[in-house]
Amino acid sequence: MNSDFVIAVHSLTYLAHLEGKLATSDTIARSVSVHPVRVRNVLSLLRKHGYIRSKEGAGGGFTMSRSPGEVTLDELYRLTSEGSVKPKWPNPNPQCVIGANIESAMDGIFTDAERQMERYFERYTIADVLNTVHERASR
Amino acid sequence: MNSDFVIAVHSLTYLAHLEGKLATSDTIARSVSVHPVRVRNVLSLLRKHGYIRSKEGAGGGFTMSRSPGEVTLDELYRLTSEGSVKPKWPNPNPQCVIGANIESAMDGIFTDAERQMERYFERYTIADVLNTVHERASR
DNA sequence: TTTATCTGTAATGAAACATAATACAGATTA
DNA sequence: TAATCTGTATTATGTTTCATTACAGATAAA
Repeated sequence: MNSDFVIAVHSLTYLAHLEGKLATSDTIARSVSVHPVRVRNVLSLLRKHGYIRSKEGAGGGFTMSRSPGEVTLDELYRLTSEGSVKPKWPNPNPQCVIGANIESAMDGIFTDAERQMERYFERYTIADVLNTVHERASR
Repeated sequence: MNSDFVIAVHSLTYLAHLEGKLATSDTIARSVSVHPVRVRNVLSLLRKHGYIRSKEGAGGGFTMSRSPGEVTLDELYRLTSEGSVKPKWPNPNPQCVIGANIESAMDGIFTDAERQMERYFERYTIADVLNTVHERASR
């Protein structure tokens, strides 16, 4: 699994928490503990898909453009990490009965595994994550 | 996901196909298209957990010691790739409400995601994979 | 009993990948 | 006009994965 997924979820949760106020890539990066450029790159992707708006220049930053309750982790997974369930491995030997056919066999299994995981991530929204964070914070 | 999982599945499928005959790490490696030492390392793990038997020396090799229909992919996943669903990422900032609590929140989500994937892999046995391979071979 | 062939495993090297860091153009505000 | 941001390309650095080398120990066959 790509850690961009985690950065995307964290950033959106952060923005949801701010309820419309702008946050700079620097502020978000400090919360996530990664380099600001990396945050900008991930958020750039989210912007292109309409999840956030960005404002350049002094006093600029990022803000959510969708309701946190409507953004599922599934969407973010597909955006950042699609195909990550299936590991990479060399093409097996096509001259061998097993080698020639196991790849497509395993492919089907991995594809279904990923599909199921996506369905699992559909259950969670950014609002859910934010709620969980708040619950844990108030203990 | 660790590609050792794929090597384990491929190797066992190969051995199941041989129905008791010995195969060397070299032969298996040629089918999988990886280095023989890597095959030996993965099979060494499988041996320690009772899935196969190995015989050293000239004329030696590997053979299955369990019925292919009883070995589920789930067991092999856990043996080779447990924990691979959750990506690695730096510890978020503990001074931030979000940073301090999102890790454990996401942790729970990833743990459940993995548990579900394991349950999915329980559906498939090495015999199933071998059958699929044979089906595809006879088209 | 010697030689060839295997496994078992450690250790080193190379390639691939992920991430950080640097740099700078363009936008925006004050 | 200076300061502050995003956007993005490019270049390092670090990490992980994988292949390779090396060699001890086991076994079979000549």
